[in-house]
Amino acid sequence: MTATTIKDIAKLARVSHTTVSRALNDSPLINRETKHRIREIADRLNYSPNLSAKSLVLDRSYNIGLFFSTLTSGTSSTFFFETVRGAHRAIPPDYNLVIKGIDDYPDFGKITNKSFDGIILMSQSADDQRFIDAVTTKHIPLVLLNRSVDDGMLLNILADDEQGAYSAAQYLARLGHRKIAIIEGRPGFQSAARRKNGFAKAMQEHEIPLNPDFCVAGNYDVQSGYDAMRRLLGLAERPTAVFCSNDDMAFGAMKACMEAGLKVPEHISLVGFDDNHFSAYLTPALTTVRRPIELISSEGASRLIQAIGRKETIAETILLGAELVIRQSAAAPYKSVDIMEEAHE
Amino acid sequence: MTATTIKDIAKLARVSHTTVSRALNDSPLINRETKHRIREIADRLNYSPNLSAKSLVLDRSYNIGLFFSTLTSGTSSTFFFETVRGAHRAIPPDYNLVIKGIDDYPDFGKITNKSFDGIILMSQSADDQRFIDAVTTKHIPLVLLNRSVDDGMLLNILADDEQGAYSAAQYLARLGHRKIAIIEGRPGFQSAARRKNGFAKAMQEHEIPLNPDFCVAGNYDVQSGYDAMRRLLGLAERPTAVFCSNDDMAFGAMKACMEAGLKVPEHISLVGFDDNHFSAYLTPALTTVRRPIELISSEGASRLIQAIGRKETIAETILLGAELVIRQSAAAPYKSVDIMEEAHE
DNA sequence: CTGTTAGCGCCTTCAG
DNA sequence: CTGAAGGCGCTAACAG
Repeated sequence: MTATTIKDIAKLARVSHTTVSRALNDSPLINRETKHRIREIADRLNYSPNLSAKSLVLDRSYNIGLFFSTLTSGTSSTFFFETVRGAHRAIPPDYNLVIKGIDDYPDFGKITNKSFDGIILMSQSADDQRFIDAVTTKHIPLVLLNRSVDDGMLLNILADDEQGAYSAAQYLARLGHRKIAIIEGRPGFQSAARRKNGFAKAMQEHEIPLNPDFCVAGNYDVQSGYDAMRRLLGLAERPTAVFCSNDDMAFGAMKACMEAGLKVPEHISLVGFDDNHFSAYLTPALTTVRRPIELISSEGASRLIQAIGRKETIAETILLGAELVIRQSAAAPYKSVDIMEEAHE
Repeated sequence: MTATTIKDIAKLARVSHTTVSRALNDSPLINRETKHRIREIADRLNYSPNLSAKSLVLDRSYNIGLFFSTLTSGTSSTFFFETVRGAHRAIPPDYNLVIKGIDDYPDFGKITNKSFDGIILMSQSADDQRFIDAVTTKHIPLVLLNRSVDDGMLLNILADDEQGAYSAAQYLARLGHRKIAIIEGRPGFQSAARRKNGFAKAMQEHEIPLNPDFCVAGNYDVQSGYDAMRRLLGLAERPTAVFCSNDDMAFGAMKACMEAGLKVPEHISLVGFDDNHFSAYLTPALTTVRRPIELISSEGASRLIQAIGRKETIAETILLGAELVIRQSAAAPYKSVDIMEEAHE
């Protein structure tokens, strides 16, 4: 009933347990035949090494931690799924992909280089800094996804949010819109700031002043997009186009438009950010910016694995392109008289 | 630079490492004062136990495996997210929640009671049976989510798919529909079969014959819902209502309706299954069946933890209710003449 | 090529 | 209440 160990195999093979260990680890020191014989016995006994013992002596846990700022809120399901899948794909099967929220820990004492061989942090905001510090001072290999931090010697991988938002806003401007609003991302999230920057930059280049009424708060979830759009629609002078800082909020925004009897894109243009699984299936299909989340995650994971193997730290910031995907939710503006007329019946 | 161990603490406290071990584990054998003194030293040194060593001697890995049939396809993001979040919530922070796909493993030799203290299986189809057998023969505590298997002594937790689908179909029938179609779930998935059963039962009770043309294949993803609906719309005699076996497919189906110029629910009624995050934000808001995925998962996880603690197996099947959520995508049917007229211009 | 010995960090008898 | 000794399963010198 107790699991078979190398000693059991050693007895049957009439060799020492050391020889068994070496044979099973394919050491060149061992005779081909003995090796073969030992392996057959091991197979027959369904031997599988005790990872805890191995970990103890090799000083590796085989755990890769995938940390989110929190798992309880503020993470959208598509984002989460793609992140996990990307990491999972890049990690060798003998590693454990361990999902954690930073807020699981009252303090970071339990996070040691014994408990994680490496850590992937899908970081949202600067609040994660304490965690990053704890991890780096313990010399645990770390990659930072989705956010860049310049001060340190870290590997950062993220989408070019600013460029992506810039393209989206520029697209709206080129379509002829002048009254362009933005529904912003979650306050404090670096991605939110970067997207707003890109948006502002495009406005500036097209000499469109940034109307404070047209910059409304959101927090990346569907409901917040809905609420924000209602605020926008309540304005005396409505925008003719809205850049939503992510697709979830664009969904909510579209809902609000529909409820108000506005047609998208005839009465109002909408663009999103992320290009999640559902965007193409909305009616109208959502024009948005594709963010390669799964790629960011898998790239980060494989670099981490490399870094662990080579025992060296890499400090670099990798910006992955975010491209505009043109679909049906944005078009040239109606004249505003038309809008007011129809919308107010 | 090497981590502090109980021996380091022992030296400073001028006691044996045994005493330190006991003190840190709050053994009643140790004097209050010594205990206190030792703990302070431990704190000061930022001591954190080496889990591998602990695992080795205690014969526990502190790993809880959360297995999906596969991570590469066939799992929707909302489903995945809610599952992980439910399990995460129920698992004590000193455990590792390890995400795995069954198809990560060529064989199950590496899955031992040393590598996982317990396993949660989010099971889709009967193909998982080999995995289940492997796990149970190794006496690793297991809970099976989302699917029931009767032969064994297992803990099964799942939504009442049949009842849920029944309510949805009954609702459509009571609305006055007679031409009701079903877009089926992924072939081979138990949930798909159960939902179809519930649907069929409702049809039978309302004396509506099951038209084979009205039973179209799907595989739970958005695109398959779209494709299926297009097939339905190509029929000489179109259905007036469609039960989609999950929300993702309902999204796709709605898209196909819109493209065909049909209004939902005026021309055609749609209901889904799952009640995912976006359903309420569709236009029209999706009438669907709420499936408590996160609850299933957290319930499973906490039962597993209990079972591990008590070292006993619990065999039980728990069916969690799935309730109809009435929103706007289903209504009483038009007369078919109207539909033909408008749809064909 | 193989065996002996030692030790990873921790917990658990068994003595005192 | 505390300490000494032993061992969990495995790998790594060091000898032969």
